[in-house]
Amino acid sequence: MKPTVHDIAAHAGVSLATVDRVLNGRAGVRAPTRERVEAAISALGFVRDVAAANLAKGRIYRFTFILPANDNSFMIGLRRQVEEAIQWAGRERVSIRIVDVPAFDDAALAAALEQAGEDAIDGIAFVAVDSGAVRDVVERLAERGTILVTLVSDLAGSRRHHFAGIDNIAAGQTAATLMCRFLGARSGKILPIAGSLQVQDHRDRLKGFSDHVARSYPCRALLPVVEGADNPERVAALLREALRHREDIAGIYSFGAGNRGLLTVLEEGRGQEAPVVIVHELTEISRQGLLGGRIDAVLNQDAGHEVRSALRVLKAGADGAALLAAQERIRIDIFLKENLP
Amino acid sequence: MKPTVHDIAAHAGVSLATVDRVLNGRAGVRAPTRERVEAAISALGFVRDVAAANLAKGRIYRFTFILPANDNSFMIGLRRQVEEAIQWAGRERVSIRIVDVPAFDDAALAAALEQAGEDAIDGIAFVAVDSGAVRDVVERLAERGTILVTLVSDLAGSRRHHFAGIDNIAAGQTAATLMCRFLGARSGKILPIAGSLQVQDHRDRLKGFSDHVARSYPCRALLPVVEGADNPERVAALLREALRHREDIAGIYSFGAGNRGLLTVLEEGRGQEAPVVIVHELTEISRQGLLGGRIDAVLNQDAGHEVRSALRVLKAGADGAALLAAQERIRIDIFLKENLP
DNA sequence: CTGAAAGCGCTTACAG
DNA sequence: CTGAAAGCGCTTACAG
Repeated sequence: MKPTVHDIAAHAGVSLATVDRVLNGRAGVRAPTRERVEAAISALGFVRDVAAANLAKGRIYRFTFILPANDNSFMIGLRRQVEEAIQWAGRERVSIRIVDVPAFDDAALAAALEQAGEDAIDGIAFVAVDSGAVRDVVERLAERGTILVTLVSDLAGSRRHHFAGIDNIAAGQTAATLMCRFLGARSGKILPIAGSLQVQDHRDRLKGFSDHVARSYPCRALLPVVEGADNPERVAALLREALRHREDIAGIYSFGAGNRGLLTVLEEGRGQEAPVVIVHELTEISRQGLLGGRIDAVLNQDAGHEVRSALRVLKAGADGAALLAAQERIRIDIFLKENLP
Repeated sequence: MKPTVHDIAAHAGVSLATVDRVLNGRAGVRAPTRERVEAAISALGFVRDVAAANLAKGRIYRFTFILPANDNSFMIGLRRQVEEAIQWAGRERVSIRIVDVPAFDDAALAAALEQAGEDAIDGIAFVAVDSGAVRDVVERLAERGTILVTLVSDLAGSRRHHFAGIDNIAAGQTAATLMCRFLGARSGKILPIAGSLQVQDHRDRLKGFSDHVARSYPCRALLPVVEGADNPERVAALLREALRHREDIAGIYSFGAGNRGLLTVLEEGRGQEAPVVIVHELTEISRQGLLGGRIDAVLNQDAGHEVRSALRVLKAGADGAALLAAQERIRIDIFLKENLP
């Protein structure tokens, strides 16, 4: 049988309370006593039953997810994943609260972080927007021991404990390789469509893409990037405009949201050979595009994985436990029509 | 506060023991009493604390993983994942045993299943080999309530509860699309290299690949498949032979193990344009091949995901709980040099 | 058919 | 600085 606190107490000749003090590193135990207990722990190979400890403590993990009130499919999906986690969490002594903030609003995010910090909770997951105000709060909360996890969009160089998201530079490079290999010998240029270059993710994707094309496929030219503001109508307008002015668009790399607009325009067709199209995030729209053959590949980050990973990291952080880095790495999924989940 | 069994007992005017009987569906409760308890449960919105229940019961989940004693990197990795899970399992009241069987030996597998079944355990995960004997044992164990999960290789049409693995037909189709798109206008044929066509996985991959090429890229010809027996030396010999006899090999799809042999031959170079190479399973070898540019894409199933998913399914099955199908679907990963984890 | 009491492994006031 | 006792939410013999 696995040893319990009783075995340790007996072996060390002390009471349960003392074993508990040593186990939890609480003060008020004389060094020799502490050593006897520690000796017993390692002699018997004791490992504490965390479930039992949590039961006794009435421990409830309190986490807050700060999510942008953004209406694109990806963010809606992310939110749904958090909501699903809330269901599950109820049975597992973890309580999750969702706090909404306007999208891309750093002041609002800073305020929300501040507020969440007031609530004396164990940890916060949030979609980062980079600014001095946000960095200040993060610094202060980290100092106070709150576990902070960035979700989808990182705040590199800050004291957040972990980033649950993908490497967007690598994602851009991946898109570049796929695009250029799919284009093969075909001539023509590539049109990059961003959501907003104010956001780190999009900047990274563009950088990864442009650099990789320049380095590995130097003959392939890129058109100037356009910003669709994650808005289908705007994306459609920009794309129509671009296609009217240029006959030589052979590829489109859309790395923001608003792909409904993209598909609308693509479906208008124009007699010419269809461009190679690569977009980000698997949504109902991009899935349809893939199945219908208008989209050639979708790069994806799995919102479910991100949320569950963030929760594991938050919990491990709250317990002061280590975590398997390999298990928490979020993959850059490549989906073709054939390997759609 | 969340209601506990005490609240239910008080509300229904019965003792804890009776609440427990109803909660666990045990016999010996008069219908009216049972109904009072059930009313209390739904009135208070009670959900049982599984951790506390397991503590009280001293419940330990007992699972057995039956793994082929196969020395290829993928199987070694799979085994390592199970071993890692064993570490974690100790703290979570689950006990996992690994049982080895010779690879591709259905009689041995049937015997191992039989034996594991004797041990009165909760569930078994196993890499299936298809045969009547295996199907018989599976049928019998399922009948007796043992939870059975196939791992990596399925036993379709049997009474196993779940398959933790990928859709290999879809994997073959995915390889076909990537191969033909990467080849583009380049002429030449594709050489398929199997491990063994005795195994369902490999047959499925070949079928998915061949059918998809025939359907979507009808001008592209396939050479007859060769079987490398998952053995690097044999793969190397077969490939050298093929390259000597044919000058027109433009693509290689290797969907078994033994890719060390493949890389050795590719590195010999031969002045001609290098073929497009797609292989299965991300291992140290295939990673090197990808980074070195000899391999163009790796299709992968994540052994860690498969093992952890199998465990979740086994546990849920043992608890009679439902599971999120979406969360348990194993992805067909596509790795290029750029999105390598 | 139903209940009182002890116990799972750990923690927490409270005394001393 | 240390310990005896009660309790977390649930289950299990044992009595009746």
